[in-house]
Amino acid sequence: MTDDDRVFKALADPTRRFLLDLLFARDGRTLTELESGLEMTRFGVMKHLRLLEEAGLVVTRKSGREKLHFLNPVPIRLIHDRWIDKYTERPVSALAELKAELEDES
Amino acid sequence: MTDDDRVFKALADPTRRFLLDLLFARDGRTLTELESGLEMTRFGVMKHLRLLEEAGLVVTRKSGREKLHFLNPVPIRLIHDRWIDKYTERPVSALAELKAELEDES
DNA sequence: AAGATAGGTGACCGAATGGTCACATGTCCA
DNA sequence: TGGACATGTGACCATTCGGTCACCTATCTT
Repeated sequence: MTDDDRVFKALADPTRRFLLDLLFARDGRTLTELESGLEMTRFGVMKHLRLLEEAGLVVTRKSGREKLHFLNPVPIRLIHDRWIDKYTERPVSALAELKAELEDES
Repeated sequence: MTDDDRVFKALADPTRRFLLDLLFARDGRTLTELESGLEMTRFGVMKHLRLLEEAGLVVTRKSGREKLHFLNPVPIRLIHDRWIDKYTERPVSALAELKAELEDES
């Protein structure tokens, strides 16, 4: 399993993306705290967090009996860089904004 | 199945990412042409291209009996925007470049 | 018209994935 | 010290996914 394979596989599940959303909103949460926002057992959440950590999308730090989780955005940026040319970045970004606005209105 | 779910699922497979790489290098290829670069039957490649198209990562145009495939980078940009804050974008980008350089050297 | 070429459909099978549970370890606090 | 709390492990099962095949339609060329 290559490095980027782990990243893309990790992002393929909606629960794991939601976990990233939670951490994007506020970092440094524990497993129990993250679990409370999901309709799933602790074990399911743990498995998801492990995959995110192995992919490098989440980094952790232990503090006593707690494990704190932090979002690491670098792999996301690398995805972007893989298929978006530096020279065409500006127009693509404009299109992305347009699409986001249209969806907000509807 | 939501829109972004389709995108992330589509990106989860290495063959599909390689197809995007091929189209990023040069657009407008046919199924047969894309198939020739892969060790897989035409049917496998067809399935992958269909998922990429349903995700909006690839757009197509028919020309006679041929179907031409083009890369659409907009969904990629939206992934980026989801977890990378506009205000912290610059430092993250710098880190991403550093990581890419380090991997080139090793 | 007829063969060759490009693409398409539905069924099928082995492998990987998402989720749960019984059970276990380490840490905090009364 | 003992119980409550936070996290961890391995086995297990249903579902999804990647890939192939038999068979089919549409277009081009001579």
